[in-house]
Amino acid sequence: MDMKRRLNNNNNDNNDDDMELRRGPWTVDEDLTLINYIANHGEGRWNSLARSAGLKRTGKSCRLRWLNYLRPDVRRGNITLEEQLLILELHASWGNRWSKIAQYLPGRTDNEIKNYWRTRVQKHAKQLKCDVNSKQFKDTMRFLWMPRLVERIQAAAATVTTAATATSDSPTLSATKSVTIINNNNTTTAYNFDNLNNLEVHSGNIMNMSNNNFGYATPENSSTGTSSDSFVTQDYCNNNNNNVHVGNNNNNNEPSSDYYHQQGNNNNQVSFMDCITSPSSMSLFPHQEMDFQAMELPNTPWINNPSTFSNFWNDENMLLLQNLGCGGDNM
DNA sequence: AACTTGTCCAACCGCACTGAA
DNA sequence: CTTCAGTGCGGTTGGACAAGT
Repeated sequence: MDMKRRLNNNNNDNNDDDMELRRGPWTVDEDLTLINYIANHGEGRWNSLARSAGLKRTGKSCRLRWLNYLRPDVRRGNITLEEQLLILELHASWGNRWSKIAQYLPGRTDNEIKNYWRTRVQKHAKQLKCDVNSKQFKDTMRFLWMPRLVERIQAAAATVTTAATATSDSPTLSATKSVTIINNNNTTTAYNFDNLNNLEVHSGNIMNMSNNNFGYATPENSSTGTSSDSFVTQDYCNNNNNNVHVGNNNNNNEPSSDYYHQQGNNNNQVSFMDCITSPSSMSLFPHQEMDFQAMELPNTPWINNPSTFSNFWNDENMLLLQNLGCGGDNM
């Protein structure tokens, strides 16, 4: 590959002027070297790690390679509908804070989410002649895009149910899985998956956080948050209720590291986010896993398929867009 | 078949922040 | 207080590949 050979202007990375640093794509040998070294010595101290491991790479490059690609818990493959929905919601709250958004999509890297946003979302904004940060486009996402995502999730869930029923080894899910989004206007939007994997959407007051909810709060409406990045700090991770929280339970306003661990072990219930994001939990629901992947196949195209995505912007939607002030020349 | 255009995403850069010396 | 190495983050680039002409 004829990768560019840019001069390294970053002082922090010129840790060895005499050693020619490699750039560009990583080789299999380099990957193995890095993996083995981290397996034996752990990660961190990336510059010294790179030297000690004998890698002719900057520490920064090693860190990036590890975090974005080699880490065992990196989840690869298409962004699922649920993840798309979550990305849209979280981006509405935080904007381009990719690393923060990525914290709530286990296995996904900030780079991956960023790429998704740039290649999918911004593209559609461009098609609509909207600025991606404009109120018009945000309204479009909220009133058109996200509801349609929910519809598709619901439709796919129905497919799951049908398919599962048709087989003898249908899953015996009993856990109600839900995501509760706390909006900026002190309301909540709950996406509930019932026992039959039907999805219901409820709007309500911020205080109506119920059991089995997967909740997070935006800084503006978090009663206990202490900074602009704060989350609901009450512990939704009470296993007795199978709650899952993406908010933290500390004062650092960072999510709990165990937020996607299996909840409610006493009855084998698994959180919704486990179902959709945790590779380890995928195996518990093989049917769901299969169908979440199938959502991204051409038979259910939407965002991933530009040719059919255009169908989404039908006359009705375009009329609504115009009413919202988007889709025309009003940038 | 050849060329062009579009999409995806790994990898890079610059900057900001943090903590140790 | 200042300096600096280490780290993390967001923005950008460009190669590989697919789709279209």
